[in-house]
Amino acid sequence: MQRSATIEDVAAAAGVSRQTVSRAMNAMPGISPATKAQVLAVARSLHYRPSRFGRGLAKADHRMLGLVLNDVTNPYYPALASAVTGTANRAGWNVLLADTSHSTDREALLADLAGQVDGVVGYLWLDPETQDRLFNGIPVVEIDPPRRQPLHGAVTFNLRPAMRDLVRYLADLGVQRVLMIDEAPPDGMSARARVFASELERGGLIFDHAPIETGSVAGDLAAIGATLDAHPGAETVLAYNDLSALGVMGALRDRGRRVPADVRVIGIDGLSIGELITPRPTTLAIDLTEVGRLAVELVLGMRTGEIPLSGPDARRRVRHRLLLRDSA
Amino acid sequence: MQRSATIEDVAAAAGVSRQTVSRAMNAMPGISPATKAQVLAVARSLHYRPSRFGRGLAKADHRMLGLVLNDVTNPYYPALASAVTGTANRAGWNVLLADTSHSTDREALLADLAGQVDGVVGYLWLDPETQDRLFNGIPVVEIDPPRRQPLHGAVTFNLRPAMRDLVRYLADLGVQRVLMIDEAPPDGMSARARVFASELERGGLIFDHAPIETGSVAGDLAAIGATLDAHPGAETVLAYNDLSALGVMGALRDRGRRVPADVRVIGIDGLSIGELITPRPTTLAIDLTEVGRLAVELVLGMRTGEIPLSGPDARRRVRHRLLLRDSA
DNA sequence: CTGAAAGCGCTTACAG
DNA sequence: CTGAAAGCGCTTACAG
Repeated sequence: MQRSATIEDVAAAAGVSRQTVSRAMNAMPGISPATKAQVLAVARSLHYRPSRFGRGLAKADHRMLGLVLNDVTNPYYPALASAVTGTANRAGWNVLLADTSHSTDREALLADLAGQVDGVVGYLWLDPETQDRLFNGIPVVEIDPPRRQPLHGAVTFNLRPAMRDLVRYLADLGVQRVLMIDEAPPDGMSARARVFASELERGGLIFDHAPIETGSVAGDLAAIGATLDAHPGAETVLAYNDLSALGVMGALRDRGRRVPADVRVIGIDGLSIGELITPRPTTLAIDLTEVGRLAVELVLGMRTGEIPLSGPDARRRVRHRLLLRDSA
Repeated sequence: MQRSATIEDVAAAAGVSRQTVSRAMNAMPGISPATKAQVLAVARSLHYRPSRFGRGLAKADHRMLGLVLNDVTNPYYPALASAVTGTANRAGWNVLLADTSHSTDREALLADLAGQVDGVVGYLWLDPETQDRLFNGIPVVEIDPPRRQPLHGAVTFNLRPAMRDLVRYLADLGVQRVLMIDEAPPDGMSARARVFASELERGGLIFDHAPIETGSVAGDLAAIGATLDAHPGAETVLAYNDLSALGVMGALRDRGRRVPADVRVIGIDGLSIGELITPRPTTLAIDLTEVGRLAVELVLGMRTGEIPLSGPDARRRVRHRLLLRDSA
């Protein structure tokens, strides 16, 4: 790994000063076309690439955004990543990606990330002390944070209105009870399930709750199948996300039951891949393009000082909405 | 945007030298526990975060990998991204993500990326002059490069053996002709289609080719539907990737045709989301975990000098394989 | 255990 | 149009 050329090397080889090399490399005014051409030729021949560290030290504004996701192979996250990178790039920011799903030491990965970036967006899922220690002083925007009072900035989700619309829609169809296949968090019921339960009750419907351990796709499928077998009478199923809704639809078909004729299935997320699937899953959709844009804009505003690093002004709220397609 | 604390500020506030601050921050030996604790407390209270530029300039090895993808909302890319970030993180590298699909100025985005990284992996799709100019001197590994002789390193795909297996499988089923719904590249037929055509011919089957303009999902769906209507007799369809295979399956169902009973459908890629879909698409699968791992390992080897920056030793080859599921 | 000095590779005023 | 000087914020030997 040979030492690479520096501005000094180029200056010496071209017989000019460092400053002139800098002018040529950065397309600055005040340099004759001839000198510029010669310097650029020399730079090229030496494989000269300006050091980002030298540059970063000498210049003021830095624009590296850390994006923390949990498992990019779940299409939910790429949809978000696409919005975040798009908005960030348009604002001149680079995006450093951390997928924490494969990491044996999540905290070490995030600590490393923290040292490389000027702002963070995504799913941190850290206890407050750790989060404060790692991201002490830089803009942080959590997405759908688990806490009611997020430590830093946040884009929070409002699932309730869509849940209410769903309950009304189902009630109009004559549905009397709904089985929710839920991921099993440590405390037994997800926040989504809690909202759904309260909205079902409000509408006078019965809530059946089936928490399953989630992990591998194969494991999820097995658990979903077992759950359906344990609830043979279920005619309406809400899955905890679109991916699990696909699993539910597949398991139902394996059991000879038609969707939506025999069983209605509803997902959560609103992934665009749903448009390609038959039947297209009805779902509670969140606009991830909007979510990503808002999150990045919060970071940018925090960076300039227009937006505080925490508190109510550092939050934005996005609603899910009921997206009726074919599966319910 | 207030100026943030530097090592000098911490040293002054703690009444020690910069060197001592450095020792405390980096958990180095040769510092008394008391001093260390005090320095860390001061650092914390000042929201001190060591500058990555200062650090980078003073230290030798840098580990930032650029990952260039075309559209992360196509699940193919996240599967690759997951493997790349996993392998890179394990080796102590950070990953800078560039999704070029939303970019109005792809070259500018890549030029910016080039200035931030110590190696590049992904889909560059640049003409040789531009590629050489942007990535002059750093390790570059293209994935499935369009050129026979890639300019830098590469992980190339070998689709032929799987195509041959597919043709044999279809021939055994009594299939006599296959319609390929192909993306339409500038020159009219994709590399995949060419391989397929030659293998079909070799097996004595007839090749029907239907290039479609690809772009938005909705646009693809419309084009796929129109193509199927134009080929009402098609009983076996190869789609140019798994996503388009889903589109084909949906369009067939809309037309009252069953898969695979009436029409067999085959995709390319082997996306794991296929496991969740009914019928599960038969496909020519590439192991993207392997691809990502090989690509990163090439960059690491190039970095240390064990692997040349270009030429045959800078290439790895990965085979697709026929993955029989339910749709054919 | 602690500190003074040198150096990493750039850019930004400032002179000429 | 060109260059000499200062400074950005760290770490790495080297003294003490």
